[in-house]
Amino acid sequence: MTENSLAEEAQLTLALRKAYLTFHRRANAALLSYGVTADQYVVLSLLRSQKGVTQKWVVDQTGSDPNTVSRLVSTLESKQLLSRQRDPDDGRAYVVKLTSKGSSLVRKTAETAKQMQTRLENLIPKPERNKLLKALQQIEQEFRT
Amino acid sequence: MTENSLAEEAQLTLALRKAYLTFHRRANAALLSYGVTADQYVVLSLLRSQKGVTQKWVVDQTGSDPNTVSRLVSTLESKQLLSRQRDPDDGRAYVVKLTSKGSSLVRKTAETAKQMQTRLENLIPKPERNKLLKALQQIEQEFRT
DNA sequence: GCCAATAAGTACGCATGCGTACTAAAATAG
DNA sequence: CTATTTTAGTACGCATGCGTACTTATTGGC
Repeated sequence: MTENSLAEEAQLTLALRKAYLTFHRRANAALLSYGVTADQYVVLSLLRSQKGVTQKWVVDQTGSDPNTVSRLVSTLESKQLLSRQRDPDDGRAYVVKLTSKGSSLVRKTAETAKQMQTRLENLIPKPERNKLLKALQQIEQEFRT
Repeated sequence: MTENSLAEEAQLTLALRKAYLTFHRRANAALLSYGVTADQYVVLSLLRSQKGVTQKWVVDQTGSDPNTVSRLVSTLESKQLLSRQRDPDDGRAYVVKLTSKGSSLVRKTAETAKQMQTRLENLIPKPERNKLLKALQQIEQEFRT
């Protein structure tokens, strides 16, 4: 087909890259008016319906590294969207949870975020969608340290 | 299933995020010893088998924004991995192409990069793989400005 | 109980993502 | 042909990604 076998193999990785970057850019734009970035929203929305979790848990859920989560949590704390206190069961860890202000923001942004997600889901019909989800999860599994 | 419908809808976006970040992290680590980042490699590999393209073309291919490509190209130029000169047909544009040093580096890294890509591809059997590719391309299409 | 190995989190530095605002050149309307 | 609009690329600033090196607390081997 193409004159370039390397490019053909790169298709999937390039497509993954472009899909993520493009979606992320849009998500950022959509959330901008609420005063949070897409990445900040990811953290906040994960804390929804959690009574209190460690940063390590956030690291696992988001796929970011501990450093990034540390900075993100710090930012969100200074915005008073979440609170952080030492884990009584583990002196190294912190327990983070949404403040009322944080919960409120998540509720307010829920509609916007849901629209983005629904728009993404509607691109792929139901049975295929599950396969896409599985494939992405496999990729994460495979390359996780 | 879960007590949280929002989390369920977020699954796909979270999976996309984690798949990309995790793969990207690994790719970076694999290319580190060659002195280039994964993103730098993406640009260089795209220039392979191109006689000369504009930065706009690189923007379209990578999914990054013009700003990022500008900086990336500048970095690669200072590393003498690519050359940049004004497009004779368009005084606004630049024509970028690999230098011999750049071509050499792409050749040297080809094996490593290919291994990463093959490892990704092997996760998903052939017919499913094409659907995954299509789905990712659809996502990019849908959210592209 | 003690000590080495692990684990949670942070500080720092550099690369990238990208919005905004800008310059200069090309395309288009009239 | 001129004026407006669009387009290629850049400068700047801030948020994120993440490797490395570090501190402090926990765990596991003995």
